[in-house]
Amino acid sequence: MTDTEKKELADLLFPNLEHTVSYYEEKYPARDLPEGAMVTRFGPSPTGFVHMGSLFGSFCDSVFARQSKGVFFLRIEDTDQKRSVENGVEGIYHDLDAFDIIPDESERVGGKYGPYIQSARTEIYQTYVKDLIGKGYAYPCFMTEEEIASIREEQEINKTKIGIYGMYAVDRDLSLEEIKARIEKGDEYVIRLKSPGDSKKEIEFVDCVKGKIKFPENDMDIVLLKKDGTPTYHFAHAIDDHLMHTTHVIRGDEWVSSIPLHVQLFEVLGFQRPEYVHHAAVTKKEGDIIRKLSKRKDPEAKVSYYDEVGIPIEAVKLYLATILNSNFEEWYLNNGDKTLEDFTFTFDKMAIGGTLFDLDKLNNISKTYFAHKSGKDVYEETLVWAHKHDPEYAKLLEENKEDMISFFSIEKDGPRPRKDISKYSEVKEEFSYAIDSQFKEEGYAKYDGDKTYDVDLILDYINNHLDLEVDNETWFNGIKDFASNHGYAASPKDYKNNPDSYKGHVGDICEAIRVMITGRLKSPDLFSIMKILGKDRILDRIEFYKEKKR
RNA sequence: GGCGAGUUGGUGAAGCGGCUUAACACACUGCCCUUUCACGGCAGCAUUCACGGAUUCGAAUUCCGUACUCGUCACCA
Repeated sequence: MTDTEKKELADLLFPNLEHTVSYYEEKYPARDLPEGAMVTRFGPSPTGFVHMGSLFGSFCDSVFARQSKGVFFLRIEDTDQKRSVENGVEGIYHDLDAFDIIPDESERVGGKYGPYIQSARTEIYQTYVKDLIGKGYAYPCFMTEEEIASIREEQEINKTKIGIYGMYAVDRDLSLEEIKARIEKGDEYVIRLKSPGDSKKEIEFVDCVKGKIKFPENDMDIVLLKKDGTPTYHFAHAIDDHLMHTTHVIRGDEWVSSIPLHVQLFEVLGFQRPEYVHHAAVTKKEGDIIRKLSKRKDPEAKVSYYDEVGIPIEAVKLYLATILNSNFEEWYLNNGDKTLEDFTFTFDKMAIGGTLFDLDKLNNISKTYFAHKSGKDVYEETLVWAHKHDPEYAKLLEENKEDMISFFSIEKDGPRPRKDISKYSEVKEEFSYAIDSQFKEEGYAKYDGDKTYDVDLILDYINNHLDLEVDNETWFNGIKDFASNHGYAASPKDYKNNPDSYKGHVGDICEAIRVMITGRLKSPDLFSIMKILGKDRILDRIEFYKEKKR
């Protein structure tokens, strides 16, 4: 085909395009950003809710853009109608909001490089395809699905590479007359790339995390525009990321095999190629099998899971940060006063292989998160969570606000705060002794020992010896005195050395009190609990114990 | 099957030719501290880096081969 024929073909196929390539090039000029600023994007298709894997991706996007003073934008990739799900776009915004991963530009907040939804960019794609046809880099292909399937079969039998390329790309050199005739006949067609590649040649490519990779050149005539005129992912990627001036394409490593294609696309289109950052998939071990986290099988793959079970978003982000950069965890441990925002993430500390999703570790991170929160913060955050997931408990929390804050504050001061809960949902059970009604209702169900305690002795102590106004040390000395006056050793060591000369030791007395007023063998600092409860409620609970255990 | 990547303990991993008889963290176990629990401290948990060969005075680290795992090969992204 001559150059004029190519032009004629282009006009024939796309007669009604309003603009030309240069119009768009001018409309979307280079971004005015400081040196080194990264422009990243998250490009989900609206298939429903965000998957942990994509959340991880968008987290990377936002982190790298933010720390380089660049731009992070959201582009909805909805070129495939079949994949779209009702409210899918809403779901994406919702989950991103929940994690406080907020794009600088999107269909919702706007931006100069929109539209940020691919279904609204059809004209743009077609304009560029038309240009490509005019230059002889693309052509209409009339092959039917059946024809393609039979080629595939043949290729499988011959054990040759599968796809439309070389001799299999039968429509690649159709004459203008033939094309015209088939269009007149009403034959449907797609637009394919006329690949200039040679699979015997090698290209070398440098990925930001995987490093150097060698590939054969692409020689596949992949489709650019589908029968319905919408672009394939590959083509849309090239056009959009060029026009939106993405500097770093951060995506899952299931895309690395498309690199030769993408490199070629940028070349053919005359675009400057962005950097690629292919991150490993978030995986899960099931028995001996390691697989990608699955939305269907794994509850933790759904972003909404964390809200449901009550793991704080911040904790999840901290966990994402630890899998994003292998050196983050140690840094964070050694810089207790710093936040995630203070850390500088790098590509070379990203995992190359898959990252196993470790719920144990997440739990631990979450525990530490709670430990560092003040009692007041724990109260407020738990209340918010309870309002949503356990309204009855929310009511209890509100009715007992002052007490609850005090209980949540026990052993929270000092450099090594108490660690006990990892989820909002655990608070109710963990602090069941804090609320009178809950305590009564529970009875002594949480007590798993079989001892009976000397109620009169404890009553004597509470009534005649307990002073709630002193500090912890004074109190403890007091209870030690009480112990030795009643035949108990003042310290467990004394008891251990001479078990026969004592009835027991202070610990036993503390244990008795603990069981009577909290209903369990394990609790935070006893004296702090007694102080919050006050003498009347302590006596009340001992009476309750008496009744229950009689 | 072609192409590409990966393979270090129960788990996540550090490691980039000698400082590694393999960091750190999670989990687990034991001890210590201690009124219980938690916290914290100490110790244990890979004599060895999938396997085989090569290069080197020296390899978890470089090269080659084998095995296994994963990804991809759509008018899906």
